[in-house]
Amino acid sequence: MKIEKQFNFNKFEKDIYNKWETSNSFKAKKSNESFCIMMPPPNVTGSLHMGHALTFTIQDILIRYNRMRGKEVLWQAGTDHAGIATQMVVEKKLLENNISRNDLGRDKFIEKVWEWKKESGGKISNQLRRLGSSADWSRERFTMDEGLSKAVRKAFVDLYNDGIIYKDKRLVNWDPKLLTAISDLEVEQKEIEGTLWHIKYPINENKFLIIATTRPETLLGDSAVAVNPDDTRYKDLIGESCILPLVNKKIPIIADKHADPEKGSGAVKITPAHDFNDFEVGKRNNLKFINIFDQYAKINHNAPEEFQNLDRYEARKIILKKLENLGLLIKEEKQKMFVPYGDRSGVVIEPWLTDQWFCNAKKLSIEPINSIKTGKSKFIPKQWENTFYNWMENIQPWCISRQLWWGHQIPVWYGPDKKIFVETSLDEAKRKSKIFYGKDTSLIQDSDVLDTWFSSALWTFSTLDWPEKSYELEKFYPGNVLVTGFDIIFFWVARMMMMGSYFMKKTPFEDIYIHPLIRDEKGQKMSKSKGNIIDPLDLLEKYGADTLRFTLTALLNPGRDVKLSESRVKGYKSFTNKIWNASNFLLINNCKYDSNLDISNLNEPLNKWIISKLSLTQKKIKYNMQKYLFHEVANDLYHFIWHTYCDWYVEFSKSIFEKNLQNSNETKSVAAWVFIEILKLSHPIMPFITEKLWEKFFDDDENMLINQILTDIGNVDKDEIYNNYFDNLISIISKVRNLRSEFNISYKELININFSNNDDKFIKFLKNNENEINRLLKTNIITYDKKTSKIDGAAYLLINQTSLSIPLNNLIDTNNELKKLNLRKDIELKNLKKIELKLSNSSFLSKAPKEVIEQFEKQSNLIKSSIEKIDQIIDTIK
RNA sequence: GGGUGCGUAGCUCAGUGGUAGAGUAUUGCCUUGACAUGGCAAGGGUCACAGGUUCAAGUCCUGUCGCACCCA
Repeated sequence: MKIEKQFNFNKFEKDIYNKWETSNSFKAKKSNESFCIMMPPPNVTGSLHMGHALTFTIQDILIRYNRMRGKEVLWQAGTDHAGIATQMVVEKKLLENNISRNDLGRDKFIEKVWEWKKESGGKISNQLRRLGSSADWSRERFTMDEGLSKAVRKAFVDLYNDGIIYKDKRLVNWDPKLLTAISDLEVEQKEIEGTLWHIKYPINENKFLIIATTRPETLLGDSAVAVNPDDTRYKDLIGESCILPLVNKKIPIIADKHADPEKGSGAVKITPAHDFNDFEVGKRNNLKFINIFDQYAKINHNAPEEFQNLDRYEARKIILKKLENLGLLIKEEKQKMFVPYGDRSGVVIEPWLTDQWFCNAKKLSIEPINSIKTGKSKFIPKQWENTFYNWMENIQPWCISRQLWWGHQIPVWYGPDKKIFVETSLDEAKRKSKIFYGKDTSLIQDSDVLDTWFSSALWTFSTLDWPEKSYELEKFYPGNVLVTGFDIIFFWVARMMMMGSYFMKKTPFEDIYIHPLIRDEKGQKMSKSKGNIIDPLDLLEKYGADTLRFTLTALLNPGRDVKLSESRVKGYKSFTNKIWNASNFLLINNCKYDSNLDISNLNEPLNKWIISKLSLTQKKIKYNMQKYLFHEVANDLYHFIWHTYCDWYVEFSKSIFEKNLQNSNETKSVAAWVFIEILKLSHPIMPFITEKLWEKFFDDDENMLINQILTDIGNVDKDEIYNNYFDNLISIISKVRNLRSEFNISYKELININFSNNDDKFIKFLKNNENEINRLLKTNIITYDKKTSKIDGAAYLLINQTSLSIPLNNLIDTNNELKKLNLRKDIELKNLKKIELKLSNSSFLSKAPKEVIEQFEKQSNLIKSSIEKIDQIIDTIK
């Protein structure tokens, strides 16, 4: 047999994945209990980044784990059409050939987008496959699919008929580059160093008001100046008017609580059509709404002619210059301020007055809030509930229309008289209009499309064929857990809960697991501009999917961001390699899986010991999986595989194999049996290597690891005493190794050991394990005594009531040994004193729980007997 | 300004009121028959600070300082 010293992941990953997929292993298999995760649909324009790698690793772990628990598992995959992003990508491509989307026209352009989607839209799905994602790709959905589009139209119509969706003229966040409205959430508030200009607004020839503004160009749209009603300085002026500079018209001085007497002069200009606060002031005071910008944020015909067609910043410059010339600009000061930027376009967002479609989010938020409050859905970690409440309880109307071409065109048709028909199809609208007008009438569809998040909000049921009542909808709604990052709670989680509660009358998932963000090793957000991006595709190439997945899992502490550096990934590659080589050991020693092995009826203590450690590990992993403590699961596996199975079990088993003892066969079976369990337990985190190694034990395509059921071996510690004995033996071996290292005794030099312990059974156990002791400690003669005996030039050790004398010719100074023993005694005495102090404290004895007191008493006895033993050794050797 | 989280070994972080832990880095030794991506061992702590509750506090409470993020 050819032994490969490394797991050559590049060679195997693809084949293994194909085997899984072509064997339909990702499809749900009928079972009473279902388990469903709705994959957060990545942008169809997207490419795998670290955040994806993390979130999909977690989901795949949960999916594979629950599949191996025998559940009917659906991981619903898909992508979203990403309105703005996709439109931008395709427009950019067209521009390379000097074609604009307007050259093509709407229908042709959309055709081009579909062409692009067909070519490049599957990229992210294939990258997810490389990561090992075991989603049911046969059910892959796209938010622009016909089925999902139908769901979108139905949802819109229902919500409209219920009065939740409505058309309104309001201020929206207008992106003057992309020429569309965007939602509050797509606006990023950035702190910049701005300027506050103080400007005189004349009242008459002698009097004036001073207002301060960061946006002087908007004064062209001012329709009032406001002062606080309680501000005594301006009491007399309320109801008067002042003259708006440059425009030279009278505007009223009004009283409104929005004016803050503490800020600036206390008087504030009101531009109701270009500021969210002023909009409210305008409504309260019946002011004029003067829109002075066109869609490109250039000054329009509502402003004096001299300013028309100027860009907003050009206009600012000119206006300031003119004010200065007029002596009206009296001061400018630097000031930190927040400015809204579009997160896609990067330009400053303009509050702009337009007709848009809105969704009454307030009304939809009631049920979701309720379902969190009553625990029908819960956030993990729990603290995110606060974030959720905070936003939901202050929710604003959701602007759902976008002035784009790519997306779900709003299912609203207008008659010639602007009569509105809201229907799920053109045919239906025509039918209704015929009834209304009494004849066929030409209708024009609303040209806007819906916010991409509107369709994403329906994802948990639209992908399950809603409004059809399919088997899947019945079985998999609501889903068990939603896995996502906190940055998406508002965008998506909250909105899915709104729509799920409204249409399905049930919250769409039980658990909402919020995972942390991935940062670089210094804790900084990864970003292109900082140049600190770690590309998961690079890591997959260099280290393989299993190592990347295990690294991410191991670093995944709840409530703390993941700081990733390549050196961590490198470190965990050793672990993958370790597993690979453990399998080599088994194959070399001809350890085969024996389905008839009865692990509850074993002879060899070593085998009983490893089974009991395995059982403990299984229990821990089960508990930690349920609690979403993935880093603990990784830690449990790492520790068991490396530091229990490889470091001790395999090492001990070598002496059994070497001697070819009678128990060799049992040990070979158990070694393989435990390793198979290791493969099963590790599979959800490291699917490729475990599947590959599984093949080495079971060469059977029908019987892949991915389809195995995890079993609990339950409690097997019938011989608990052996477990303590083995733990003791391990301590003894470690201490003697320590001694060797301390005195720099080469392993080529054999040592003699004399053990003494009152416990005959333990002595017998040591005798039975002489081979192991010899192999690991390189001994010559081993002797046993009831009591420590004096040996010239010996070192003395005490390990859990077993004392060891080890003669080390010429190396040991008896006085020095005595010194060390006394030092050890001092430490023990100190510990004893601490514990005795507790045990003599009457309030401790009366108030502490019985078990705790017993534990300390036991401790105290152990220390006492250790001290006795040390005294005994000291007496013997001095 | 409001909110949330975090301060534990050089670094990254676990820690469930009951003797302070892991990984990694560092240092020393080892080509040993699964693995040098390995093995064996060593050093390294004012649990941010100050109070309080408790028989007992890294852990619970209050405050202070520092850092990060979210919202306005």
